[in-house]
Formats: sequence, structure tokens, C-alpha cells
Amino acid sequence: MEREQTASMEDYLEAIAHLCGESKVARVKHISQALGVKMPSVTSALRKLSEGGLVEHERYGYVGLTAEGDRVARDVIRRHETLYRFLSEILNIDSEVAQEDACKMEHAISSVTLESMVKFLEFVLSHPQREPTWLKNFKRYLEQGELPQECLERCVR
Amino acid sequence: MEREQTASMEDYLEAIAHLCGESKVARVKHISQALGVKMPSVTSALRKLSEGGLVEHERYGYVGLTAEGDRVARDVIRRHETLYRFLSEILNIDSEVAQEDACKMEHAISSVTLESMVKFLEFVLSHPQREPTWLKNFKRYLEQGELPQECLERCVR
DNA sequence: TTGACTTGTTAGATTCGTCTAATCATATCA
DNA sequence: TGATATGATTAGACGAATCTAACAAGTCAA
Repeated sequence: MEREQTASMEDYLEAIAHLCGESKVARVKHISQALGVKMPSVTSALRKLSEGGLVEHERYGYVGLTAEGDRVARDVIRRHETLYRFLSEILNIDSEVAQEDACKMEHAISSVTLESMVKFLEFVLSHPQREPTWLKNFKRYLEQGELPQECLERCVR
Repeated sequence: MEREQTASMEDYLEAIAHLCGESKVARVKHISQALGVKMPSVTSALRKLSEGGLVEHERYGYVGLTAEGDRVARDVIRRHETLYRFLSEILNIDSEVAQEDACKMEHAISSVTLESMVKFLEFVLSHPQREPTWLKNFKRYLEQGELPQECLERCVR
């Protein structure tokens, strides 16, 4: 299951999947707004994705994903969501920055690393109190800049 | 302190810094081997970096970093090292994959996220036993695929 | 049903990063 | 000291992804 799309094409697929999820249909203009590119760039990307069998697009009409395109888009979105959750829930990164970073890192992370990160989130956040103590302490550390005494004691105890 | 270099140029700077660190000098051929590109690509990149004042390069001669080039390279390397440590020491990713992923993600991570990740590693690994119990349990979880009973008990206790 | 507005497409330029093929410079050693 | 191998550069092409400008199609309402 190699990654056969470029970062840019993955972005298009991801955006189309989101738009189709929201309003049932995607249009060139919406895609262009979602990605911050001009419409001709979208047209040209759609032609490529269409030839690759990932997108269905009738001239001057709606845009949709094929089954295969949807599969790829889901995969990208899973990477994005996982990274976003890690960044915001573990590293405590501000929501907007976390989205931006997830958006760029989603194209760089390998599937091996992704699966490990998924398990990490599962492991850490399936904790009965949702957030284990060490994570609460880490977030305190982030704000206060020094290891909480309580934590040091606990550790050495 | 915005990121003003492309991913590709950052890779060149990083490679040059490493080569200079090892053998005191860098040559076009070594850079090309280190990055897996052909020599003309290196020559062309060096011209650009040279014009940007990041690299010193005399025709047919050695390649070195300017003070500014070194500053940028250090920054890239810091990102790489941080990501590598996180991937291998926390997510338990195989060394080779961790290097590859760090190599790609280093261009995508923001400085905000980076600093939080640095603090995360500090926090987790400054633990008296080097590795806190939860991390040991996580690694067990990775291998065995289910939450160790011991951990569940501890958590609920 | 015909303007006028919105949306989409085409054509063509640009930038970036790479490549191959050909040429040029340097170093080595017989 | 010159022939040859190695290393470096130039020239030119290519693909990816974007843009602007100009044109075409679709929509809606008076």
C-alpha cells in the first residue's frame, strides 16, 4: 500500500472528500477556496485525478470521488486526524497551529509511524480518567516551565 | 524567524553541515551521494544557496557554510534530531524508518510544535529511571497488542 | 429570450527541482 | 609531462504545480 499521490493531489482529494461530506457535492470554486488556490489550478488537478481514476468530474458540473478516490481520501484524512489529535491532545498545541501542522505532516508520516501513533493515543487516552496524571503534569510543565515538585516526588518514591 | 528555505534547500544545508562536521570539507560528489541526487542538481542548488549567502563555494573547489548557512542548518538538524528522538524513543519506531520520517517531517513541523515536542522529551525522559512506567507499558502494549492487565489495575487503583 | 453575472476552462508563462549528455578542469601516475 | 580517470559545470529538457488573462458555459431575472 504505497503512497502513490503527491502531497498536492492528496490535498485535493482530502478537500473534495470534506466538501462532499458537508454539502453532498463539490464544485471547482469551493475546492479552490478550501485550498487557497485559483480555479485553473483546480481544473488542472481534476483532470489529472480524473485520468488516474480517483475523481469523477463532468465539464462545468459537479465533482465527486470514485470508490478508489474515496479510499485514498479516507487514508489522508486518517493521517490528518491522528496527527491533529496527537498535537492538540498530547503536545497541547493550539487548535489552529495543530491543523496547519497536521496538514503538512500528513504527507510526510509513514504508515508504520502512523500506526504507532494511533496506538499511542489509544493507550494514553483510554485511561480511566481520560488523561493520565503524567499528562496533566506535562501540561503544567509546559505552562510553568519547570518540573512540578509533586511529579519528581512521585517518580522517586 | 520564518522558514525561508524550501524543503530541498534545507536538505542541502543539512547534508553540507554533516559532511563538514565529519570530514571538515564537503564536495559536490559527497553531497550528491548523501542526498541521492545527481551532481548537476547539487551544482545548481549550490548556486542558489550561494546567491542567498548561505554557502561558500569556489568553482571546482570545496563547499562550506557561511555563518548564516550554519545557523539555518543547525535549525534543520535540531528539528530532525528532535523528531528522530521522539519517533524512536517514544513511538518505538525502527531506527531506519525513524530517520526517513524525521527527514521528511522536519520540513513540515512548526517551531511552536517543535518546542513543545522538545519539552515533551525533556519531561518524559528526565525521569529518574530514564523511562517512566507508563512508557514501558506502552511499549509492551505495542508488542502484545492489548493493554497490560497490570496497567489497567494501576490506573483504576 | 436576452443581457448580465457567476462559474469553469483553456492557453500560455513561471518557478522549482530534477535529469541526461556534453564539455571542461583537476589530479594522478607511468 | 602528458594521457587518462575522476570530478564539476553547463546547456537544455522535463514534469509538477501554480499563476494571469482571455474566453466559454450556465443561470437567472427582467
